[in-house]
Amino acid sequence: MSWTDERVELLKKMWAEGQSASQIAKELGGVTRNAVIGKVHRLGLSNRTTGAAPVKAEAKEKPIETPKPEVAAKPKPEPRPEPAPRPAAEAKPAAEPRPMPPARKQIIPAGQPLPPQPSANEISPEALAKVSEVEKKAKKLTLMELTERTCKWPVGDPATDDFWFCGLPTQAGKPYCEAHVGVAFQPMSTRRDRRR
DNA sequence: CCCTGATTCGC
DNA sequence: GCGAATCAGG
Repeated sequence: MSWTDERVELLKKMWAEGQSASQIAKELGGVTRNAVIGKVHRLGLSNRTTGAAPVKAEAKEKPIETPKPEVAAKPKPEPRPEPAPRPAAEAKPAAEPRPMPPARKQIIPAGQPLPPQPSANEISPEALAKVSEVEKKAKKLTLMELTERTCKWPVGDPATDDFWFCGLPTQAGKPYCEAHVGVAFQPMSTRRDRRR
């Protein structure tokens, strides 16, 4: 595979979106993340992230430095021509405040809230808020891009174009990332006040 | 161990 | 220019 214009474009796009090199590599196919990173550097679009601290300190072997007894008034260690750090895509109000994981449609006809249920389901508002927030940082992977350790929480409508999986790293052998685990499993709680 | 990006250097 | 190997973290 070679870096055709299209491939480079996709690379730029995804990189700008904050996708990781490995994800971009998978998407492109035929290249490794190293190739992607290499290309990114060659293209000159490397450092992302607003407050990137370029001062990495390179203690390489440099017994002799460029003998340039010139210029030393203003080193200017802060060269950041990056005015817009986050494009922020589009502002989606909140079409689906509750994704509901393994899809549990309301079995209840209507009218009743749904309190008389053994599976007391009251997800803390915190957890929900966390999920909403995490969705912004989600990797938005496609079905094929999911791995054993990427969050498999679905977002959006599968029948729509904007359907994707969270993709953030799973917390620990679980199928979801931390935030989504929070709302996915929580059956054994809530009714803590047994014996009453 | 999983993952990141950064750099080097032979091709 | 390319990218595997390597490095340096999280």
